[in-house]
Amino acid sequence: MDRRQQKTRAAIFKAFGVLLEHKNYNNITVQEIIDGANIGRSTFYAHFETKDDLLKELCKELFGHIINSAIDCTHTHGLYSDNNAPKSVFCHLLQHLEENDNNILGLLSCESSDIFLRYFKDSLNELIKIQFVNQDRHRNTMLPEDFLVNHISGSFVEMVLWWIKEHMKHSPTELDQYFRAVIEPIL
Amino acid sequence: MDRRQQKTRAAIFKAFGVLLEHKNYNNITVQEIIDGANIGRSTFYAHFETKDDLLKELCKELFGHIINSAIDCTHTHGLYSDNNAPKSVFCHLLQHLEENDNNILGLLSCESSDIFLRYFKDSLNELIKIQFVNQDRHRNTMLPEDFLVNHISGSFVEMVLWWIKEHMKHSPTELDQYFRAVIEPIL
DNA sequence: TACATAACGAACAATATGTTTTATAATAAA
DNA sequence: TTTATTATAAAACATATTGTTCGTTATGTA
Repeated sequence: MDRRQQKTRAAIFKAFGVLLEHKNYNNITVQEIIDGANIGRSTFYAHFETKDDLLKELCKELFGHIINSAIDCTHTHGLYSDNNAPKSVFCHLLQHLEENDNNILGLLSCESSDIFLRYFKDSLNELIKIQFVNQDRHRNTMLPEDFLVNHISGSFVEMVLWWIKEHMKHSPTELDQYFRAVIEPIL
Repeated sequence: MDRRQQKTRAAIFKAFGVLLEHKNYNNITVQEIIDGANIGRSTFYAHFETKDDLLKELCKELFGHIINSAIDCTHTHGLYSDNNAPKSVFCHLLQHLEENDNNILGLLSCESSDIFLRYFKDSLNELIKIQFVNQDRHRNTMLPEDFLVNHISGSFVEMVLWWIKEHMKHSPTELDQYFRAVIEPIL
């Protein structure tokens, strides 16, 4: 990829992120992004079709990165015992979040965080589904698998949302404990 | 309230709802709402400051109604035994949803459902918090109360989201069972 | 009936959108 | 280094949306 393209793309993402810290997504204009990134109007439209398109691409980059790292984590460490596998992935994710890779926390705590959280949940859903398939563990057979997968990813995302709302007073380890406490009894 | 105002307000809500069934919230223009409601431009702005304002008012009406009915439900039936109180409220809510009061399901299943679900969750959070306070039951003391409240309301909303995504194949009773299965073990 | 007020409709400035064109500058490949 | 390629800039453009204003008409209320 052309160095110029990389720079422009990065500048747009950066400006978009800065704007999101102070303004609602809906109220951010393409013009503001252009001004913030200090680029020409036509340049923006050479990169992204619309503001929604920009949002989608940003989500792809952000969560693609964090989810891939989670997948690698399970691969690198090989197979865990049935009881530990899913926990580790969540703790790993929480630590990643706390490190604030790519200012992901800024986006998850902005006024328009819903958009990002929803995307995050969809990514998580895939991850957990794979985990379930890979380890044909004995689990609660009262509940449909897709309900369970949805419940786990949903609960995780809602917990992150709560964590952020409470100004991240808790450590990843604490959160991991809480999460185990509400998920393990039902598996 | 003047009958004219009532009619106009209803026409705007109706038109807005119809538009939401086919278009994303972001891409709906005030002009379209005006045309759909068949009212004058200045009339719209006499009722709502912005499109966001309209959204907020719609949420207030919708969820105010359903949540109040849930609160009444707990009052009318008096106090339940410690074990049954929260369940009943959720089942009641699910039945209300299935009855599709005010086409609430249309809004919860539209492309912009996130907005409504988030508002729904906030309302639920209040409801559950009150439930917890009213019945100083013996509960899991390993978890902070606000974490637990958030987990319950979050899980419920995520379940509804899943239910809708799966085209509402399950009955309220089934959902209530699933929900009990994932919540009761942790209380 | 008479008063109050809601709705209408037209016009308005200001702003945002997405496209097009031409010129310039940076990059990659030879 | 030279050349061909390609990204960017800048300006102009038609179009659309927004939110406001104001005089008129219609409707509801007391």
